[in-house]
Parts: sequence; structure tokens; C-alpha cells
Amino acid sequence: MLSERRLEVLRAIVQDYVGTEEPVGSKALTERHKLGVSPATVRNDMAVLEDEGFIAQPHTSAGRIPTDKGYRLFVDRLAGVKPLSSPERRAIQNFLDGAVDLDDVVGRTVRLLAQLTRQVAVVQYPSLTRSTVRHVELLALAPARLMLVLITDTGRVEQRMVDAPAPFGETSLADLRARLNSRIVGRRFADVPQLVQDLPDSFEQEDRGVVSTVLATLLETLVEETEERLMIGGTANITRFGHDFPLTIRPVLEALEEHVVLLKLLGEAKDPGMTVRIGHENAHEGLNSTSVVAVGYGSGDEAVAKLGVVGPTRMDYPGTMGAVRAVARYVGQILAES
Amino acid sequence: MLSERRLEVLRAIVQDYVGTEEPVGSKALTERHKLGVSPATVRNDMAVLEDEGFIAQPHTSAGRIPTDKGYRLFVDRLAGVKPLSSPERRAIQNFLDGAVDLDDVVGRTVRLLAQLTRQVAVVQYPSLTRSTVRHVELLALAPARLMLVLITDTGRVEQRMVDAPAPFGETSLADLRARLNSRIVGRRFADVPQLVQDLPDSFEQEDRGVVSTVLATLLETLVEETEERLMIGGTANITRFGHDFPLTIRPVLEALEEHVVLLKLLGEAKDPGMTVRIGHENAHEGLNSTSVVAVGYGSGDEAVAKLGVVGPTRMDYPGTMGAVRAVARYVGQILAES
DNA sequence: GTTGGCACTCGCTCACGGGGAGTGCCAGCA
DNA sequence: TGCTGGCACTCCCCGTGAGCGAGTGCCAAC
Repeated sequence: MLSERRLEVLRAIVQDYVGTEEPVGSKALTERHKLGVSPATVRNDMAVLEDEGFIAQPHTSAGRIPTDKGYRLFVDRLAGVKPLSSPERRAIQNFLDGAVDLDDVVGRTVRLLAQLTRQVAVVQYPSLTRSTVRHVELLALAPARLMLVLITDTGRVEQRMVDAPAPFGETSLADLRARLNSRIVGRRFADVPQLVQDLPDSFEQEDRGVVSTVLATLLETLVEETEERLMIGGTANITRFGHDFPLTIRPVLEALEEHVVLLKLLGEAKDPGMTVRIGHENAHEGLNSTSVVAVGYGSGDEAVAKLGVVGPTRMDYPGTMGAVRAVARYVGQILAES
Repeated sequence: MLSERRLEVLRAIVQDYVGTEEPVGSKALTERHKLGVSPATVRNDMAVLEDEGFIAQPHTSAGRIPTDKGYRLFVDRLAGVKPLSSPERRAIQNFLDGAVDLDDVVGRTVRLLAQLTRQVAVVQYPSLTRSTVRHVELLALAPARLMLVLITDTGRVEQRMVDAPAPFGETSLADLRARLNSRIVGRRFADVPQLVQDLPDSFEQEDRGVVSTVLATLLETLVEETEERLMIGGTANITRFGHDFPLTIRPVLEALEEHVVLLKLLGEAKDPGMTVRIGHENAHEGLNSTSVVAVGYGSGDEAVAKLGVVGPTRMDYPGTMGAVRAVARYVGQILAES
């Protein structure tokens, strides 16, 4: 459909526009790229590309800029993923290696991504639903007031207060703690409800109420925490998003504040590889003039969460994708080690 | 020095400028405020106020705008703290009452503050150093791998992995857990080091190494976590900071990303009441065109952390101060209850 | 299918020129 | 002494219009 050269022209337009942030004309194109044809020919190609909807003119008699569809084609067929340089790789590893706990890992990751891509970075905390239980702890803070602490294999810790309906002896507590752990440690969160279903029955009549309450809280924690958490960094980079940015910056900042929206956005990135959502492909209106590059990361083979960046549609896709992928890999390694 | 009327003129200028965001002239002033004098008189007063450095003209033959010094005088002598309306108070209480844990309390507080003031809200997590220990838990994840969980009276939970130099029996672990708790529960973090100093000596020779390691980690946690955490919200409101905002927005966003800077900023607010830092009074350059209103909050009589907002110097000081104070009080209550 | 030529479009910049809000100053008045 | 009305002056703001230049579309020729 589109000849090789026309694709080449599109690629050149995208590259130049990303670099200069200004509409690119036929003459400038032939000067900066070795297309081997004259500006007139390029103009013809441009006319075709415009008819097909890959590029557009902001105003008559101006140069062309890529449309969302144009970027899409660029990402799908014209651009590879640019691997990072080895100094960059080393820097990533060094930076992430210093992390002391999960919060720190996520915090460092988000800063790293923001710095590498010069865009807004978003990192989701390792998801509970896909994690497994490392340990459950029950503490008696008062006779009828317990604290439930849940530790995941990704190092995440969740705690909940439990107001028991009746006092609960230390031996019963130890008993429950032991049985609970023996049943669910090493299991996936999704399987927990079934595994603890009949647990109250195995307790003395008088303790069943408390056991049930504890289990209810445990299950509640699992469900509630499916609402994942995430961390954002590099917000200052939105000032780089475009010259008309007073108009676009506001909705973007608002979207970034709504973590629910971002989580949905990341969640939609189902592709096992990297997902790139360009401009209007993003469901959320505020992000209609931004692109989102996201990828899953995990401690093992399976992704436990997502991370990515939000940037202007006119971003350096190969470079951004390279950085996102590299960071995801290293974070996965770090999590697997800890 | 400055007559009553001149102060009144300054107050009127501040109020009008905050409202309109435009330089205010003598004629407009007399029309909108009952000063009881003619524009000419106001002009004379304005000339004096300008000589004293309280107001300035952006350009010759334009109206006046308050200087940082002008706002300072306004805040110190001319403005009260505007109490919130009772519906507002009720809304705050309802909103905060729904919080389930500390993260949630802080999260809700930050959103609330941002919404009430339409500015950027900053809430520091209750500080560990001024908190007391509610409970310490030790879990054996593996024979020589322990997890230390520290729970504060403000509901904060910190966890650390401890790689023990030798395996540690369950009875020894229970023993250490019990002794540790009996010594430090209810005590202030600052006192903990002294309280556990001789603890290893009371253990069998073979366990001392492990005990020491655990204690070292515990103390480390206390020290490390003196680096406080904080949460920020309402960043989208910076778009309201001014019409020339492309220039000022960048450094502000950058400053907001540097939590260390913000913590220092809040830390400087030593005043037992509310602290207002106006424009250049802020040490950090990026915040030279913003004002910071901060106040301590706490579960008891004593402040355990700070919260506040960052906004344009041309903010509604009485309203902002009212909102900040009210929110701080309610958060204190919530923390005291939990 | 490609190329050079050419007329045309249109955004951008800058200079020009009211209009208007606001000022400073001054003389007069209580 | 302090307040007031009057008045000339200063500039910002905004709309207008001309010139420039990058870029386009079309066409005839190769």
C-alpha cells in the first residue's frame, strides 16, 4: 500500500518533529535525510500520507506533523526499541541495588525512569492478587484488639486492626497464627479464600467468633488491596510536553492525581511485551495528547505489576521504550533477589 | 508610623489583588471599599506605602500590587484567621472519619487540604522520633532470617529484614519478643536505645549474636526513619498560581518533588501556632514566588508532624490559614482516637 | 514516476496608533 | 496640615496592516 519510500518519509517526519517540535516541510526533509529524491517528490508522498491520515498540517501552507495514527505506524513498523548504552545499564543497576525495602525500590525506580526518559514515570506496587503469602502475623495489642500483618513474597506489608468480638487467649492466638500460616504460606492470594474457608470449624465454640472476624478482615484486606497503589515521579517534566502547554498541562496533572485512572491505564496494557498507547488511544480525556508506554515487571516469569511513563505524543519512542524495558528488567531482578 | 487609614488601604489592595489578580488602582479602590476618602488621597497613601516597600508598580502608570513585605504586614497585623463554616467543618470530619489506616488518613488529609484551599497540599507522616512504641514483632521467615515489625502509637508500621548470624530457636525468639516489648512498649523512640542497651547480656551466650543483630536493626530503623516521609496532593492546582506561570511552574514542581526540601521547609515552621512563609522568605529558590502555610498537628498536646499548603503569594491568607488550622485539628483528633 | 518552476497561502513579526486606566503634581479649600 | 478635584502625562494593551518567508499544490517537461 505505502511504498517503502513513503514509509521512509514518515519516519523522517516523525524523527524531525520529535527533535524540533516544529512542523517539518519537504525541503528541510530532503536536506536532513538522504532520501535520494527531490522536495517535489517528497511533497507528493506527503500528500498521500496526509490522505491516509498519517500526517496533518496545523495550518494551510505549514509543514506537516504526525497524527496519532502516524505515530502508531511509526511505533508498529518503523521503529525498533533502542537498547540502552552499557554505562546507562550499569547506572541503573547501581542505582537500584542500593534499595533497602520495597518502598525504596519503587521510589528509586520511579526516579530512575523519570530521569532516563525525562518524562513522568509511573510505577505500580507489586500486586497482591498475583503475589503469594510469605507470612501472616497476629498480634494482640489488647485483649480484644488484634493486629493482622500480612507479608507478601514481594516484600509488601499490609496491616489491619481487628476488633475482636470477645477476648482471645494467647494460646488460641498462637494456634490460629500457626494454622493460618501452615495453610496459606506460599499460596497465591487468589487461592486464600478457599483455603481458609473451614478454619473456624476446627476451633472451640467460644473462639469461632474471633476466628471468623480475623478471617473476614484478612479476606477484606485481599479484596481492598486489589485497589493497587502506585508511585509517580518526574512531574516537573510535564513542562516539557509542549509549547502550548498551559492548555494541556492541567488535565494531565489532574489525571496523574487520580491514581485509579492511572491504574486502569496500566491495567489495560495487557500485551505481554510493551504496550504503547498514543494520544486518543488513551481512554482518559486528560491524556488525549499524551502517550503512555507501559510494561509488566515481575520477580519471576510472570508480571506482578506494571510500570511506565507518560509523555507527549511527540516523544522519542525507541529511546523511551528502551528505557522502560530495561528498568522493568532490572526491577524484576531486584525483586527476585530480595 | 503608618496611619490607620494607610493600613486600611494596604488591606484593601491585598484583598482586591488576591481577588482579581490584577494591579489595583486608586479609583477602583475607592469604588470597592468604603474608605471615606477620595482617590487622590488614596494615591498619596499609596505613594507612602510604596516608599516603605509594601507595594510596588509592575510598570509606571499601572496599579499597585503588594510586595512580599506587604503580604507580611497583612498577615501579621491586618488579617485574622477565617474560621470555616460549619458545613465545611462537618464535611472535614465526615471525610476524615472514613479512614481505615494511617496511609488512608494521610491520603485523605492531603486531598482534603488541596480541595479546601485549591492549592498544593503537603502532609508529613507522623514522625517516629516523637512517637512511642505500640508493639514490636519478630517473625521467623526462615531459621536465620527474621522480620522485624515496629508499630507506633500513630499507627505507622515499619518492617525490616534481619539476616541473623546464626539460627535462632522459636523459644528464644518468643523470649526476645517478650522482653523487648516489656521494655519499650509505651516508650518514646528517642529513649529506646538506652532501654535495650544491656539486653544481649541477659541471653545465653549462643544467642547473643542474634539478639545484637536484631537490636542493631531496630536502632537503625529508628535512625533511618527520622528521614520523614510525606505526601503531596493537588498538584494540578499549580496551574492556578499565576498567568505568567510557565516561568514559575517548573521550579515549583521540581521543589515539590524534592521531599527533602519540603521536609526542611516544614521543619523550619517552629512557631507553635501557624507559620506563614511568604515569597522570598522561603529558603528554596524554586519557591520564591510562593507562600507556604504550615502548622503542626498531633495526637496529643504535642505536635508529631506538620502539614500545610504551598500556594501563590497572592493567596487568600485568612481562608487558607483557617482551612489549614481546621484540618490539622481534625487530623489530630483522628489520630488520638485510633 | 520524478523533477524544477511558479504562483499562492498564510502564519509570524513588527511597527503604528488610538484608547484607557492610572499616576504624579498642583492649587485650592477646610 | 491634610484632603480634594483637576489635569497633563505615561505606558500598557489591543487591533490593524504590511512585509517576509517557509511551505504548499499544480503543471509541464523529462
